[in-house]
Parts: sequence; structure tokens; C-alpha cells
Amino acid sequence: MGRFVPVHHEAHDDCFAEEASQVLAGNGLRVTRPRRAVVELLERSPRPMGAADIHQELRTQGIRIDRASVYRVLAVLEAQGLVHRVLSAQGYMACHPPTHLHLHGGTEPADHSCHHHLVCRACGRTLETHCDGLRGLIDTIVERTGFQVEGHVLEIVGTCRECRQK
Amino acid sequence: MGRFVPVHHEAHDDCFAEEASQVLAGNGLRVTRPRRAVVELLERSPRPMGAADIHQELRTQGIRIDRASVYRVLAVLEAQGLVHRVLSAQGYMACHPPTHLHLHGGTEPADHSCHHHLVCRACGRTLETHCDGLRGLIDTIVERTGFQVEGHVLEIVGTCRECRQK
DNA sequence: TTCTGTGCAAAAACTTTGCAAGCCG
DNA sequence: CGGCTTGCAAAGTTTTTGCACAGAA
Repeated sequence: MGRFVPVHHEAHDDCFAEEASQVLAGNGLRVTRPRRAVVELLERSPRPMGAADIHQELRTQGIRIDRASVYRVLAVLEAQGLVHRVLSAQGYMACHPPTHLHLHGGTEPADHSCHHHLVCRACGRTLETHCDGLRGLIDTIVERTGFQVEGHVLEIVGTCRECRQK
Repeated sequence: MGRFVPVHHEAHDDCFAEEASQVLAGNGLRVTRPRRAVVELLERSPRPMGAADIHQELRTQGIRIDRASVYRVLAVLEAQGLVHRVLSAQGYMACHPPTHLHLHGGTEPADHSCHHHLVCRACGRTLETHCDGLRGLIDTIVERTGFQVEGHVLEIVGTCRECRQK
């Protein structure tokens, strides 16, 4: 079973914003104020945020951005793999490029950087974990079904340690 | 690693509709024509269907149902665990009660009936698989994080064998 | 017959699109 | 300066809600 490395989102360092800028610039996209603001907001958020949440929070912070722009910015960031749509929470979350959409490289060796989400029902926070044990399971499925795996999503719902202790 | 049992949704037998009726009746809910129609439709569908798809398909079949009712019916069925919202495809799929929302029983022994979805990007079909190998991985996560797991979703995206051969 | 559940219609929420002005590089 | 991006406004979609009638039990 693989190594387990819990990473709480609040603990992210700010280098992601810069990393995001490089990805955008490297793809001929501009690093604008709204884009940077969304990236930084999602990076700091302990939980996935929906388009409406993002819009409201940025306005609260005094950043002038239109609702339509939030959608456009999210579309661009998602296409660049800088943001990931967290499914069951219908929200978006910052996502470092290496874990790019959970997509595995085609015929490349196993990607052990895949991460999963632990969503706490009580406090709503999402913890991110890294654990390559899933890879073996997926390999088994590939072997038995002939299914060619391009990506996966594993989301675990429950109660985090802190909330259990209350 | 657990036994792997691919189950194509088209192969479902019709007992599910009856099973669904019992669950509804058992909870003081009525077994109405619209509810039965939605359950039977999802049971037969090889892929997840959105609310709009369900509405249109039922109308095509000559079943008179309102769009609003589709939403209300889906809400009821989902609450009863008879239907499962397939995340990445933003659709719903029939779901036998035993796998009820992928929720594990609290302190009960490991539930090996959990299933996962294999979503083919090419043909859009969803295969359902049973494989208890994931359980071990989740147990590891529980052990290391103190997270109390209530349920999980594993969705694998890729290309099915048939589409690969084209 | 009783009361849940439905159809219809309208409202609310969410998302997309067009266009002129703004801003990044 | 040139063209990608944005704000604004309006249209398009999806989902929810209110109410009187229909149909399960």
C-alpha cells in the first residue's frame, strides 16, 4: 500500500499563484487581475467553491469582477489544469499542474501523484491526500476489462478527526 | 485484490422496479406512474441520464410527465437510494439499494458490495464494476487520518474495449 | 375518502453570448 | 499598438416553487 501524505489545503504555500502564472504565460494566455484573483482565492479556500461563491467572495474583497467573467476564468483555468472541478460539491478547487485533472499519461509509467479528496460532511472542508495504492486497483480493472484508463476521481465522504472529537 | 465482476447496465433484469416499489412503499411513499417510469427508464439506460434526457425520453414514450416532476421524482428516488447521481456525467443512474449511495454501514464490517463506474469517453456508456480492493485503500486512509468514512465515489474515465478496437 | 404527488405556470437561479472598452505584453 | 479579456447587458438554460386537481392506498 502506498505512502500516505495528508495535505490540508489551508497549508498551501503561495507559490501556486506563480506557478499558475507560468502555465498561463507558457500557453500564450494573459495573466490578468481576475484570473490571478480566482487562482489565489481557490488556493486559499479550505473547501471547493462554486462560481457564485467565488464571485461573491471576490466582490467582498473589493475586487471588481463580473459573474460572467468568473465562468470564463474558470473555464480557462480548468482547461489549463490549474483548477479542478470537485464533482460532488459542484465546486472548483485549486489544483497544482502535476496532478492535472487526475489524468494519467497515455502509455507512460504509472503516475503516483494522483490525489483524492476527503470531504468532511460536518465542517465541509476538503482534505487532499496522496496515496498511490489506488493504482494497483485500477491496473486490475484495466487487465480484466480491457478498459483504457485516462483518469479517475476518488472522493471519500465522512467526518474528519476534529469533527469527530466534538 | 478482490474478485472483479463487470455488470453492464443493459443486462439488468426487471426485478429492480419491483424492489424500488417496495422501498418506496416501505417508507410510506406512493408508487406512482411517474416514479415507476423514471425508475424503469434509468434501469434500462446504458448510461447516466440527465433530468432533461429523462423528461424527453419519457415524453417520447408517450408518458405524460412534467419537467418539474422529473426533478421531484429524482429527488425522492435519490433520497431513497434508488437512484444515484453520477457525478462527472451530471446524470442519474439506477442503483440497487444494497449499494445504497455507496454508504458504508457505521461500525459494521467492511461492505464489499461497493461498486465503481467506468465511464467511456467515446461511447458515453457507463459500466459498473464490483471490486472490493478499494476497501483496503480506504482502511489505510482511515487509519492514518482518523477520518471516519461514510461513503465514497470512484469513477474511472477512459475508453472501453469496444471503442478502442475501432 | 384522504392526503400525497402531479401538471401547469411562473419565478428564481445558473450559465452563456455579443459587443465595445480595457488592459496585458 | 494589437489583440486577448473583461464588464455590462441580455438571452438561454436549468431548477425550484405555488396551487388546484388527480390518483394511490
